Amino acid sequence: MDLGKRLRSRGYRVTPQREVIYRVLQENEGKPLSLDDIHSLACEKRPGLGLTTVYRTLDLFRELEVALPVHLHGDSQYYEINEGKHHHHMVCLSCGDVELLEACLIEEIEDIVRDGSDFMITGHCMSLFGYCPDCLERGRGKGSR
Amino acid sequence: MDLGKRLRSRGYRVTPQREVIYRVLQENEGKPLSLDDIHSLACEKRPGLGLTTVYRTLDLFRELEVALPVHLHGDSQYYEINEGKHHHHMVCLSCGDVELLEACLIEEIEDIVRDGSDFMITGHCMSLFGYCPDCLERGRGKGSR
DNA sequence: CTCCTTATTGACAATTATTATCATCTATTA
DNA sequence: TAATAGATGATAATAATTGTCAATAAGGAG
Repeated sequence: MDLGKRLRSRGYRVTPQREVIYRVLQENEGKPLSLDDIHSLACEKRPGLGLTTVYRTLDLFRELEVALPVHLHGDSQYYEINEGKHHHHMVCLSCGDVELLEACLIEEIEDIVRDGSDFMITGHCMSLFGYCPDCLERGRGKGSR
Repeated sequence: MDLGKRLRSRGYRVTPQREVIYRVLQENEGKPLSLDDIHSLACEKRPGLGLTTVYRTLDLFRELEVALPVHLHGDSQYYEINEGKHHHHMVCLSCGDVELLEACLIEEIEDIVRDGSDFMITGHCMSLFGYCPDCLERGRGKGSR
């Protein structure tokens, strides 16, 4: 479903700012972006777009599940578009590079949860940390961090 | 291994502040604490302990892997002691309650990763989101957020 | 046990991140 | 096309985090 419908069906308006931010997320599928990343990229397409708007729009997108927050090591919040294949991330502790991992064992985990509690699972996130092939080759496998 | 050894073996000093913060983490095993939580609890045991010290100490504990950062929904950083059983978290989207989940399929996931890439996994984190039994009973299962 | 060296602390300032406010603008609907 | 209510951007206000530095105190030497 396209953005316009998703917005209007919940009573929100379609604005150029929202479309630009959406496009930025789309064009970077699989690459988690910080709020500043999103702001910079959006400003390239629409100079003057305010940082406040980026904050507000991502809150909205998160509510509409248009975007998903991504938790990487480090403090800042990253976002990714919620389209295409469900996936997780492998973060290199040395260079910070993020690789995608399409495998997901959530079904198995949900089975386990169901056996042990009455918690109802609706979503999840997982990140793997380690070292990417490049850094391993360059001997930056351990330590650094 | 106790805190003193872990600190001294890396050339760090054992201070009352660090011990207090460590004790706070220990006494709340399984309950992720924000930096403010830690600061408040530590101040009960040692009035005057500075917030700056809490920041610094948790950076240190993270480096020494005495504490682990926990990623929950929302922005702020949470920490937990790195002792006892490895586990994950189930976060209630309605009341914010956090339940522990001792099940972990990291071995299976590592197998999958090994087949598909040369990334070397050294750690991981996973959080499940949903609704706790209490909130489900009270009909706050869906929507709210 | 006491002294010395230097890591650590806490107060404070500086910076950065996030949120609130409000006048203006504009997407939507009639 | 006009009306209206949501959205934006500038700015201010607040909160979170980091840097600075003098004072303190941990750990080792004697």
